[in-house]
Amino acid sequence: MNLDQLGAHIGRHIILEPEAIDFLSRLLVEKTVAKKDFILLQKENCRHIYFVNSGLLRAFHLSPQGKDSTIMFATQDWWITDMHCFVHRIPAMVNIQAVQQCHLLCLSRDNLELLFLRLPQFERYFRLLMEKAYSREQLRMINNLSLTAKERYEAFLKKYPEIAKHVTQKQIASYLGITPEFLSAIKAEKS
Amino acid sequence: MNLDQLGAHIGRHIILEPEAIDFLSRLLVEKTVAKKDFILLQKENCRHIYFVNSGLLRAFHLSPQGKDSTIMFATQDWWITDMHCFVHRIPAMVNIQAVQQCHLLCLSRDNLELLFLRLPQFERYFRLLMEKAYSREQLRMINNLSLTAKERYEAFLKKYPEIAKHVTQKQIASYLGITPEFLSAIKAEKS
DNA sequence: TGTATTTCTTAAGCTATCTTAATTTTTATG
DNA sequence: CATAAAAATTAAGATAGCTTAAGAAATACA
Repeated sequence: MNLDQLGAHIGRHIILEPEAIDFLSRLLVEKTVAKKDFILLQKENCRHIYFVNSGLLRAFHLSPQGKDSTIMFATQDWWITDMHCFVHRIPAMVNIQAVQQCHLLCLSRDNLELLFLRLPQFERYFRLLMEKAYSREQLRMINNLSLTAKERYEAFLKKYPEIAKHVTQKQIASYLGITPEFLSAIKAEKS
Repeated sequence: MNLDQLGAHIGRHIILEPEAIDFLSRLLVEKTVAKKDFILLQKENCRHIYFVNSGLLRAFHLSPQGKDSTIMFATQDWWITDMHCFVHRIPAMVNIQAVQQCHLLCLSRDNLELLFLRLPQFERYFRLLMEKAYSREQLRMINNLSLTAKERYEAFLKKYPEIAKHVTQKQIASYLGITPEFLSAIKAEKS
């Protein structure tokens, strides 16, 4: 199992003894998923959280009317799950699909709890992750409430230039909360 | 200092020895704020996080064009700050204002770090809080992207009936991302 | 490499939501 | 209690963003 990425990521947040990585490695399952594969489907029980070693995934909600809303993209060094469902143990509200082939490390909720019990310093690591995730969402909410579609598009390109390169405009539009046709119109405008 | 509320809240998340509460109490500052008082202003340095003993606050962003966007309301047992600024040590993006008179417990970033060093079980408490905050924001984002204004309004009333009773429609509209006039029109519609 | 599929673009007409402004109702304050 | 200030309502006209549909471009895959 390749823990270089994850080990380095954790090491950027907490001090890590080699035995800790060793214990952690026994709780993880390596997983390769092909482009377009799903690692979570709406209404399923969401029991896992995934660390992205490489590749790119998209989490999106499909409304009863079939509207596609992108909740997040996850690329190298991100953790991804349906956090609301993972935490509250309710059926998933989002689908998570590979945009490209991905190498993932998969951690079950039970194993995460074992990790916290055995190595409490991981509480700090996940606290820091959750703080960042929360503050990122808060910032996104401010943008969504206060900016026009065009401004949100420009902010997205600036914040996630690498992701923008690898996803379709349809997917970007779905992240911004607009239709792909309207995004196309925005791009066509003279700035 | 009245720690009943906070003590009970923490106790619902982690096991708490009396000495822990005692140590914590020395890191907190009690604060009473009158209706309309601000505990944070946009562009200020955001050094504190507040626990709400009683009362109700509103965090909102003012755009350069003067558009008011409500980021969150906080009532009894909530923690509130500008998490993005608090975490990233950048100037605040939101104002936090008392909607009613509030009794708060104020914790500085430095004291929070002391708390984590001295009583690492608080890492778990804050991890759980941040998980919930993140998943709440994720759910709000799904709603904002996939629902109409009317549906968002109904979801808000259902999720936060007590808050809805105590804030103005202007403030609810600002939370929903619509104008007060349009909220008024929505309410006037025959359901 | 050719064909099917998906994505992107363009454009016309439509709808949700906004803006402005005037009026009424509610709330705050001297 | 009276008056001022803020909030809520209503309505008309404006616009951002949507829908539909068709063609062009890019991508996937046989």
